[in-house]
Amino acid sequence: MSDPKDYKDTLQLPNTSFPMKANLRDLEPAILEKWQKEGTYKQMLEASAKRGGKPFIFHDGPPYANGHIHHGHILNKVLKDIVLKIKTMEGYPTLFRPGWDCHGLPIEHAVEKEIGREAARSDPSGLRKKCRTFATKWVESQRVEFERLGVFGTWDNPYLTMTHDYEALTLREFGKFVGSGAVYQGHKPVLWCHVCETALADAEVEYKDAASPSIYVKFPFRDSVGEKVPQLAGRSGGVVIWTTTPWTLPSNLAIAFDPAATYVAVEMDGEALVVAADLQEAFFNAIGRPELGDAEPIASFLGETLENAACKHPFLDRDSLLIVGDHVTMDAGTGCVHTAPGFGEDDFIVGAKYGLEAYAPVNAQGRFTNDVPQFAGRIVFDCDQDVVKLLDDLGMLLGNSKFTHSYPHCWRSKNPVIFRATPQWFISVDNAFVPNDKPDAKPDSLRANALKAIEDVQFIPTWGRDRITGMLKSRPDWCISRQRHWGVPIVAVACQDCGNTFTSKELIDHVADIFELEGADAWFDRELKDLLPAGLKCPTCSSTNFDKSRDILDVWFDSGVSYAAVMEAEHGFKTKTDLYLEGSDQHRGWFQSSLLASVGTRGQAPYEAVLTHGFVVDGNGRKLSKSEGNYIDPNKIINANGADLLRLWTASEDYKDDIRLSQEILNRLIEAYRKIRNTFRFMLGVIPDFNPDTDMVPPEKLLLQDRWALVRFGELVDKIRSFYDTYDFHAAVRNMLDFLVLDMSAFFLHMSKDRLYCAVPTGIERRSAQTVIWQILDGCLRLMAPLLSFTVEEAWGHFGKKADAPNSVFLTSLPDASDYPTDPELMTTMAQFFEVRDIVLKALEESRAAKLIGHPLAAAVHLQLVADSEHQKAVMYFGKDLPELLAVSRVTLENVASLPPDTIAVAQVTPITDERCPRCWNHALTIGTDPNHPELCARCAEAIRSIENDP
RNA sequence: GGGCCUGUAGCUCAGACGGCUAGAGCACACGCCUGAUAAGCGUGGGGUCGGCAGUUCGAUUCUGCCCAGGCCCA
Repeated sequence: MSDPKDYKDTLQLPNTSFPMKANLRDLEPAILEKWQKEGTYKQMLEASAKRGGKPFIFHDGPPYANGHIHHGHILNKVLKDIVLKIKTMEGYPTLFRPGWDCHGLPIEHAVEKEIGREAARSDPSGLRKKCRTFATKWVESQRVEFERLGVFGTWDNPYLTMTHDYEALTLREFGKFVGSGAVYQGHKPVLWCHVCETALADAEVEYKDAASPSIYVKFPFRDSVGEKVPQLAGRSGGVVIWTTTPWTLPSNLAIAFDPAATYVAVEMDGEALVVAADLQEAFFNAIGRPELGDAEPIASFLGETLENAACKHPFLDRDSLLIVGDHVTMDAGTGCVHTAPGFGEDDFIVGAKYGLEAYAPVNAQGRFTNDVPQFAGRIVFDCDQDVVKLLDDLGMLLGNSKFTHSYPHCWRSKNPVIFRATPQWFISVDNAFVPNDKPDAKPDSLRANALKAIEDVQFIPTWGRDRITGMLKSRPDWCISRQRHWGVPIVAVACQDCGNTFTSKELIDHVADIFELEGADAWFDRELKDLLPAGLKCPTCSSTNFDKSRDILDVWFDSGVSYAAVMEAEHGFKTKTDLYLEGSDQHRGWFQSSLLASVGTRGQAPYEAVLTHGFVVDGNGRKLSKSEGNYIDPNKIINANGADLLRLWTASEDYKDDIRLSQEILNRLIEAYRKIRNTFRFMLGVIPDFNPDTDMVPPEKLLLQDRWALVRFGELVDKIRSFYDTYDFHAAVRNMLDFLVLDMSAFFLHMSKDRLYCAVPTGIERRSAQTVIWQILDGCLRLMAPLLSFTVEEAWGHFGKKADAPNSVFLTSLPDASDYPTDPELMTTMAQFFEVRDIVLKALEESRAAKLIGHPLAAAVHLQLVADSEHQKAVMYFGKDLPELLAVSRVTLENVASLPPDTIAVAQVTPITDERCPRCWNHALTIGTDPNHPELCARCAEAIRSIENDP
């Protein structure tokens, strides 16, 4: 028995089937298959429901079904998955029904590219069918990609905004707005291509450099100017504007000033010219009169002074109102902005404040209408030079040059586009009305009601409220119509006899019934007469001859009513969702469209709480882009390291800010992952013979150091559970990692090895350690399951569970702090002991550096402590276990009267030259005390005997 | 240009009613171990707390401006 190798066989060395190398690429799909086959998510919900908690109502914001998923999707869905797993394992069953946004321009765009513009135009029904096929393909693709991440949900029953029932409901919700009087028809400038004769979305526009005329135009004063600015009373002259689109001048209705900026009137050739003070020099340079650049002004006044005065239009017989607006900048021009509300977004918005109409005397072909007799019938761009000439002839032109700038062009025809006011449908945010489903409410505006509803919503982080509030306060009416095909039609008809376009809730509800059965395709596929309720008459002229309206609803309306289509359908009418969780861009998007849709019809917010996360950026905080080369393909990460690495990434970073992704970050996470995995593996390895149903040591009989570990873990559980409550996952990960690295790996597990390997296998010393390791591992796995789902499920399969434990970790509950003992006195004492331990470790290191010792078991430590000091008591508290706690062979104590200032203890290390026990490698003083095993220490001799008796 | 947000060691994060030598884990260096081994343990170096002003006895922490970056608008 003298060969040490023989003794190795008598040790209880780590032994587990849980592999060190993860191989997640192959393993994760197998686990996924198991979850699918066993219906783990469904079982999880049932197990959770049995615990009796109230369901947590959670709603998936639908991604757009037109491409592979990217990091933003991953971040979002994994966060949602973490939430749903935590809530469900806390006993609040969380139904997660994933959804997709299926209608809309990008899909229509893609299909149109495929089939050609003419085919798309001539056959809207065919186009829609192809769009449906396209969306279906991507839904399926994304479904697979999302599931691969380990995200739980009813993937076999998602909601799609293009299903018949969803389309019917979308229309009905729109009908409620119509019924309450919130919907009106108006005009709005949209990007328009006169060659394609169609409105364009922002995405259909490309910017190219173009040379435009750059002209300065004088608008002569009316008397009202002199009334506002006495120095100008009775003077000739005018306000000077600058424009690069002379053809819009016939549509000029106003001139806008910056209310807070200083303007000056400067005399030139006997006339007073008004420009912004900051631009005086630039203006006079531009028109070739630099000597006036610093001329003393006749008058100086704030922009707001001129509000509501007027100038004369330079060549038409009407006035141009002087107004103020925040959009006026001093970048270029004169600070006096030519305003044509029919031809510009800013112009329209500021014009609306002054009751100016969106005057756009231009037809679909881009030609002036008869409203502008000078240019009627001509393409607007061709009139630029004539406008300039006319101005010149009239003496209104002050400067004329060429100006090259970035100008929007149509992506298809490549022609420059114009803004053009066209008829659109709007939901008013300022007109007071009563929500359809809350008839007893006081009439108020949608804006006011939405702002009020937001007050009761919890925002995580809290500044989300400020952000959405700011947007709500400044947003214009909701333009809900699009001149497109792939969407839910705005069910309305145009009277053939009087031209009146109208709709009503009754008409809409009638058509919605048809949609329920046939989908919105019915509007495109069927004759109008088959779609209308019997006896429909034009409210204006009582005619019964109608044409279909061809507009569709803004897709934001589709997804905005998902709370009704999905959550109310599932949980009952007027249910509020507990949590919406999306990227911070959704303050303008889904958070807001959902809010407006819900407040406008139900008079309440659709959600109790809104959680937002930032965007995924690269290691330098810059946005990811494939062309910049800083994009890491998520599939490569999954194939190389597993989806769990991406889950760990999601959970580790603070999503409140933008979250970074780089190879270095991934490398660090791989290290962290390995540490977690190895620690779990070690814990699994030292309890293979431990049966939790029969071998558990009761808490009061645990060794002190074991009891400490269990109490410590209880504290961790408490911390992590409260971090989960506040959705601070990264703090949970940090604490878990610190616990595993410091408390477990470096200290507790390290020092427990001697007992675990060498002690009597079934003795109290070993069982005590195994009891807490089992409990801590059990708790760690349950705590980490929502985060590292695959790895934990894998480990759970290798874990010696209780007989009645479920075979999936997701059917268990999260551990609770109350499951573990507390012991403040022990914790304080241990904290003091750790301070002494640090001193010992430092002394050991010095001895090692001096080549006095190698392995710490070859060292004896002599400790000097001040008698009756706290630290002396703490050390004494652990008594005979000190060598184990310090992982050395021998410890001797000496009480001294005093030590140098700020010194807790002094440690002296001496090498031990005596024989060491060949089994446990301790230089124990008890070697040879057992006559049957003279070379062994007493503890090992006993262990051998026990093994021989009970092999 | 505007609204909201962010900027602490190479990486991910703590922290501070304003006040001792600003912390942790990982990474790195050095060493130990070879009975967690494509592991484990120890020790150590490393930060002008984005920059500049201001308030204050004292600011990384408060205020202002600037720079860099993100989202949404214009």
